[in-house]
Amino acid sequence: MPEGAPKKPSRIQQRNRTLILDAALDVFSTHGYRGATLDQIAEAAGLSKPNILYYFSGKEEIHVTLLNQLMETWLDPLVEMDANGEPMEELLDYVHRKLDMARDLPRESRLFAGEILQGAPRMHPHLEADLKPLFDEKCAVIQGWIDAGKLAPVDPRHLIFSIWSTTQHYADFDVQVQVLSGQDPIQGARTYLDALFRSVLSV
Amino acid sequence: MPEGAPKKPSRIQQRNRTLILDAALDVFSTHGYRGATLDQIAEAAGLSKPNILYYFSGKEEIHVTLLNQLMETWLDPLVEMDANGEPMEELLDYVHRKLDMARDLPRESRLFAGEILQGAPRMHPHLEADLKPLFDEKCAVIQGWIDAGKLAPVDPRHLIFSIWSTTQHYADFDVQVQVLSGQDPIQGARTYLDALFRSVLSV
DNA sequence: TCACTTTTTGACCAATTGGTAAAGACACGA
DNA sequence: TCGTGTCTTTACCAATTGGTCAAAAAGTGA
Repeated sequence: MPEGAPKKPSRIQQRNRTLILDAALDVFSTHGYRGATLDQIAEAAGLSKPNILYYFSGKEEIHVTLLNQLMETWLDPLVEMDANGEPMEELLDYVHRKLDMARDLPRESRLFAGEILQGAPRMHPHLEADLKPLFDEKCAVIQGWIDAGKLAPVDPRHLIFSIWSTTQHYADFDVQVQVLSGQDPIQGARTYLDALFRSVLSV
Repeated sequence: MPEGAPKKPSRIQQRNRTLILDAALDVFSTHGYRGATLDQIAEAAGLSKPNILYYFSGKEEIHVTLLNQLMETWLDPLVEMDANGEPMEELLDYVHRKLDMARDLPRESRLFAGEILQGAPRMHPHLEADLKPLFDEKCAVIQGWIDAGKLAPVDPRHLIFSIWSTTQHYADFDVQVQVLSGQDPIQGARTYLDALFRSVLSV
C-alpha cells in the first residue's frame, strides 16, 4: 500500500462533498463568510451538521475550498485571450465570456465579490500568486497590440478593470439591475458593452 | 411644550451618535451586517456596548440609520446632472464626481455594495422609492440628448450602469486594484474613464 | 452470514452575540 | 449646594454558533 496515497474517495464521499459545496456556495454568496452558518449549509445540503463536519474539518475549510475552485474558473476567460489572435476580436470575445459568466455563474461572482469587498482575508495570497502574474502578462500582450498600432492607446490595466467591473456588475448588483431595468438585461448589456469597448479601442 | 417635538439632542448626544455611526460605518463596511458585532462597534467608538444601546435601539437601527444617510449621499451626484447643460460635459462631470466619491468615501461605497450584494434586504424599499424614480428621470434626460443628436445612440440604462460599476470598482475592489496596479490608481482611472466614455458618447 | 469500515446521528459544550436591568456617575440649572 | 434628569457602567441573560464525541446505522467484501 503506497504510503502517501489518499485512497480515492467513495461514491458517497464524492456526492456529499459536491452537495455540501453547492449548498455552501448558495449560503456564502448570499450572506458572506461570517453571515453564513453551518446549520444553514447543512439544511441546504440536506445533511446534518455533524455530517458536514465529517467531510470538512470546519467552516473555514469549506470556504477556502470554494475559493480555490473559484480562482480557476475565474482566471479561465482571461487565460484564453490569445496573443496571436486579432486584437479587437480577442478583447471583445473576452468581454463576452465575462458577461456569459455573470449570467451563468452569478453565485460564484458574488462569492468572489464578497471576499474582495471584505479585504480578501482568505484570498490575498491567491491574488498575488495566481492573478497578478496572469494580469501582468495579459497587460503586456495588450500593450504590445497598442504599440503595434492595432488598438487605440489606453492603459491596459484600467481597460481590464473596466471589463471586469462592467460585466460582473450584472451578477453582483443583480437586485439593483432588476429593480431599475426589468428582467433579462444581459442582452442589452451585450450590445452596449460591445459598442463601449469597440469605440474606445478603435484606432 | 409641543407634544410631538423630540427635544433637540444635547451636545453629548450629538457627539456620541456621530462617534457610533462612524465606528459602525467602519465595521459594517468591512465585515457586512452579520459579520459586524456590537462589541466591535463599541470598541471602535470608544464606548461600552450598553452605552451604544443607550443611543440606538439595536444593531439593526444603526445599520438602517447608516443606509438612510448613505442614500442621500449616493443619489447626489446623479441629481446634479443638469438636463439643460451641455450633454457630454454633464456626463463626464458625473463620471468624475462618482470617481471622486470612490476615492473619498470608500467605506460608504463598500457598505452600499455589500448591501446590494446580499440582495438589499434592508434597502430594497429605498431602491424602489428613491433610486428608481431618479434613475428613470435621468435616463429620459439622456435619451432626450440622444434624440437631439447630441450624443451617440446608446441605451441610457446600461450607460449609467457602466458609469456606476467602473467608478465604484476602485472603492469596492480596492484590495485587488492595489495588488494589481500599485497605489494611487485614481489618476490613471480618471484619464482612462474619460477616454472610455467620451469615445462611446461622441456622435 | 459475519467481521470490518465508512457514514450518520443525537446529545452535548464552550464561546460569542445581541440585548437587559439596575445601580452608579455626571452635568447643570435653581 | 442640592436635586433632577442625562449619561455610563457592571453584572447578567438567553439564544445562537462552531465544533466534539461516542454510539448507532449502513455499507462492503469474503
